[in-house]
Amino acid sequence: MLTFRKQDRLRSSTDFKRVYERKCSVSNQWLIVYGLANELGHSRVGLSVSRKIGNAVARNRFKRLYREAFRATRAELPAGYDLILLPRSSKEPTLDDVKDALSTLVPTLARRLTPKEKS
RNA sequence: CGAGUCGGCAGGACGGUCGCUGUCCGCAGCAAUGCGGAGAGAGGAAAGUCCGGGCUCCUUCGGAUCACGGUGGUGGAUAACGUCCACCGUCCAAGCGCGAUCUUCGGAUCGUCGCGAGGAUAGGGAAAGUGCAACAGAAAGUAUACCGCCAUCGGAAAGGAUGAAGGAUGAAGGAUGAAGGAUGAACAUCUUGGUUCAUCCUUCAUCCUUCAUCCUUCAUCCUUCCGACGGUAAGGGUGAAACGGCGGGGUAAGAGCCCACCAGCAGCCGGGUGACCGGCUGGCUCGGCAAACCCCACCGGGAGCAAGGCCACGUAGGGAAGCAGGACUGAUCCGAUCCGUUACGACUUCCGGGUAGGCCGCUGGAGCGCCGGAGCAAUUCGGCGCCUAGAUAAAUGACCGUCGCGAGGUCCCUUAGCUCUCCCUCUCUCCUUCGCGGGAAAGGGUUGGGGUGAAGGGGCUUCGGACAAAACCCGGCUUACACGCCGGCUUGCGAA
RNA sequence: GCGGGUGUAGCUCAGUGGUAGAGCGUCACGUUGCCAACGUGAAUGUCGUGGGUUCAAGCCCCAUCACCCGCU
Repeated sequence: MLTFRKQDRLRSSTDFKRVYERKCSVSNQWLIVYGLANELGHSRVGLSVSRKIGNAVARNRFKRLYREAFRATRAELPAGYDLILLPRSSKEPTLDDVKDALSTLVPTLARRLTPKEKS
């Protein structure tokens, strides 16, 4: 199912702190993705768009794009991670740009997280 | 049809698929929640946070004075406002009128002039006080006196005028004298003649008078210069601004010193609820800035939904202070003083520590729409109908279809106009005929057809669609804004 | 949500309503064999923007824009 509900989001300050303190991120020209493994069996996503990106309309636009992209691509992504998405520039991407970014960035992030924890 | 300006309206429509957040119903579940269905889901500014309220809490909220902050024409509207409406005053002002000057008679230019569409306006008080005004200027505010103008006094020397005296020169006249000459008369006679007198003429001298010119002295007046003491504010020039303006009288020169008109002030009368307006009378004159301090009037207790309340979790139920004194403590400005009232012992405040999860507040309201009444309007009253977001790392998104709007491209249609051609008809000329008629050529009109075709309409296609998103809720203000629409005023072109 | 501040030359900042300044930097000249330093001189401003008050505004008032800071 292509859904995206409250329990699929990072919502508390402690959750955000935990992910940032793992200090593991990947990025391309559109996105920066921070990541951390969790034990829930599904992924959660947090969005952080600062005021430097633009006014409220522009920031909402970014967040909706990220949500929609995650909703569309989550079936193909590895599950069981807490992710935080940040914009790289104030230029607005298209939906396909964000989808491509997610489908390439999240697997590399997962690879970088898993072997380290095993070793 | 277009331009400018001011104001207002509006801020795409319908539908499908996949998602998100509430509400209601049903089912499952102890519950959390899940599934299905129905229905709802950003704005005119939601923005900036510049004002005003509701609501909530604060033992200090009541009253007075002070401080601080705000507001400022009048009347009304409103829960309230710094908002809105109407009106008043002031300023700007297209245009019109009036007057003056010029004129090529078309008009142009000017104005202490009048009216004035429309626009702007934080617009109480400057005779309560303090203060400010660079530069320039004599002087920048109880006016002063630089230049100038004027009176008086004194001085200087020069000039002018007048008068007097004296002198000189010249001219004219008169008088006297002398000389000479002429004429006449008388006398004398020795004389080629003489003497005397009178008159006239000429010359000279002297004196007098008059006139002219010059010189000297004196007096008076005028002009010029200097000084003193005054008068004056008309003029000069500076400035953003100079103690009413303009004209006439008046004066030594001037001045509201006097007069008319205008502006301003005061009083009275009339109109208006009022700001204010109009008229009359009076005595004659008291600048600007208060978005400088200030004065006056009015308003304001403070904090803010992270207000505030409840539940769960959790910690060291730890420490300090306070309780009838107007104390102490504390702080995002809960100001100071005085008076009054009043709560508290299971309380209040602070330090330290803990938790930062959920629920309520939380969306039905100064609400929206329609109709009718009152009012110039803002607004208000009555009736009927409607329910219209409630998120919280923060919901309204993605994809698509049909239509609509704007701009561009392209094709088609209609028509004014232009042009070509043919038919018909009219006018005129020529030929023929007795004439009717016929023929040729030119010009005009009209209908049909072909071409072109401004503007308009339609089809297809491409692109575009702003500014900006609730965060307790309302009333305003301000600012941003694509394509549009409507109205007031001014103006340009065209047509009637 | 509540409150405060700043904006002036390329940079850092002064600036009683009356001609916009200082330091550093820039440029030119001098000095030097050359450079630095030094000396002399010069240029440089929509005072964030738009209105208003005033004779006159960088300064006063209003609105607005951008940036910074504090509290909860």
